[in-house]
Amino acid sequence: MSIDDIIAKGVAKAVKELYGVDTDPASITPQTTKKEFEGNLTVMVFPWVKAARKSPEAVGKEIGDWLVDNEPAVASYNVIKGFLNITIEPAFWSTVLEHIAQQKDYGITPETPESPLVMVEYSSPNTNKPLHLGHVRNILLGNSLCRILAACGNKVVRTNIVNDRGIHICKSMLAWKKWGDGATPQSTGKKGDHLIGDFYVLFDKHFKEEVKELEAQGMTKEEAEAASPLLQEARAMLRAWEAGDKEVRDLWATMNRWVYDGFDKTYDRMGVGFDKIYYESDTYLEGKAKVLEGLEKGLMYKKDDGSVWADLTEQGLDHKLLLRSDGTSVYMTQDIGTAKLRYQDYPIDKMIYVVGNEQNYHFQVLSLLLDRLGFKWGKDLVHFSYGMVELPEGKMKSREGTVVDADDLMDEMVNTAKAVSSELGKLDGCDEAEIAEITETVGLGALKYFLLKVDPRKNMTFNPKESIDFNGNTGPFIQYTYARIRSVLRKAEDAGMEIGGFTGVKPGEKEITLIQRLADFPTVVQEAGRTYSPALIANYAYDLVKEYNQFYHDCSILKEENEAVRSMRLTLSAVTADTIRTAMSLLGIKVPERM
RNA sequence: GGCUCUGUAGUUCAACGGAUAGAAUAGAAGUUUCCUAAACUUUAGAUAGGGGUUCGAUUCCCCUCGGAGCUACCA
Repeated sequence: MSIDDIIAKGVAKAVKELYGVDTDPASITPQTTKKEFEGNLTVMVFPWVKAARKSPEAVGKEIGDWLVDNEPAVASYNVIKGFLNITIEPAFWSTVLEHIAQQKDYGITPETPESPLVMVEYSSPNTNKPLHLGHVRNILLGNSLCRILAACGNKVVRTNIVNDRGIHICKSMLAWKKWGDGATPQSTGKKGDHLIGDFYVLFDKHFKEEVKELEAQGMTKEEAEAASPLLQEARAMLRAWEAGDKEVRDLWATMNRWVYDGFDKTYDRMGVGFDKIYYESDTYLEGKAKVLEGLEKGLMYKKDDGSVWADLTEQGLDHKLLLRSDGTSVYMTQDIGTAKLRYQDYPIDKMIYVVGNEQNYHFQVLSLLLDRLGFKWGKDLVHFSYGMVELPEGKMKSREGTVVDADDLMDEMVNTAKAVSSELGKLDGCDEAEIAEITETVGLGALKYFLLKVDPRKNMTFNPKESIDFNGNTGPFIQYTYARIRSVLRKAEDAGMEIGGFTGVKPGEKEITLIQRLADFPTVVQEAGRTYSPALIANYAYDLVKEYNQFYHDCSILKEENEAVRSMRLTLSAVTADTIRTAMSLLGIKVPERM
């Protein structure tokens, strides 16, 4: 039982005995006492002031007295306004620390057979261009979310829906056929996704030229775009694809394979993966079937032109198209189909979609439709909606070439990490392999932490040039602290110093603040799991590191002469290092043993 | 127009309705007697504006102003 629980229960009991009021201990959440005040934990007494018919100060005093008399962990207290500041018996904290040190996976709740199964969809790329900065935020959030949910005792299935069909793929295919000269990733040395992306750009370039020429012949822009032979050809290709034309399908399969190989490299480097990948080419027909089924049951309706719609006006929304008049499916239909397949494959209790906030409306509609179609998790599906990543110059626009490519970005981060590290002499004495490992860890750590520490819902600004900072609330700073602690522990081990076995030792003020912070960790993980917030973990890790740095600066660890005290400080260091590592792993960030 | 999100130091981010709104960074001034100075200490600076709800509001409600997104037989 945590110290928070002990105090909450104690206060609830005190209130019951003193004022006869029943209070749920869970509703009492003691907070860490602010630095300016004396004490470790603070409870607000305002809720009971009315029942007690006394001033907040008097109520605080009565509860405080009761705790000192009846709760052994409470040493003393003080009351300021309505705030009851409780000081815990110092020796109690060393017990807490030992308890933490003994736990193998501190803060992690293991899954049980009864754990709910949560499916998380993230990444969800198109196959016509490489991943960019926007995807990076999506992927990092999704990956971290999966790790946090798993740490909270859920069964997690990581999934990805690949948009592998449609006019955009045909554009790349057509460009490749016309101007590709049989280029392959092997022959060009390019990553497959970049190669295909280049052809997509090439198509657009020729298409624009064509439109310009037609405009010069007197057409309006709209007319020219519609009349463009290139676009006509691409559309014809899409029709051939839908008809199952072998040549088109083969080319499509080959080129998509290249793209997937490219994506896989990017995913690997980011340290993310999936348990199950769905492809829209497999799901869009399922969605159509499901919609027609709904039509039969009278859940949807058909217009005279043959298009199928859902009436959502009762839920305060609009009418939503589900099948076009030519019978083909739209985005929404495909998501319904994907949901159907997923439900067949897994006993899903909860579904989380990590998708940008521009699709808020889409998921509102999807939730209603899935519910109407009988998916038990449809109503409670979570759209984990995140804001856009903007550049200092403004929004990323693929047409204006201001898109930040994911692979380039990672390279740039790692290179910067290398430049800064070697300038500081951090890489002296390392061999090539060590340098590569450290700079990769630090560069990616900087990127990941930067994107994850921000509240996901908010739009954020990302400056690629200035984003690698090695000071302050950054990944490298946390990694550095971890590496330094490991270094201390290695020294201690070499000197044969004892870690653990200090029960009853009274920790000082700095130690207590740090222990208290560590004791918070499981609560923070649970909270992050409930609110789906990697940012919570990130900011916790930073606070912990800051706390440790202050502690570390104020005391001698290795030179401490009292063995029991030294042992406690070493244990504290070891536990802090472990907790940092766990927290960072929840964010999908590696920590280096030395840097 | 309608719907949704958002507005906090120069900048990037925090703050279950709680104490004097926290950090970081940029600025100013300092610290090498144990391990790595990528650290530590001190200092200055912000809730867009106006109402309301209450013991108490950055937080909840209303209005104004600013930013973003959605409002496709695109995905």
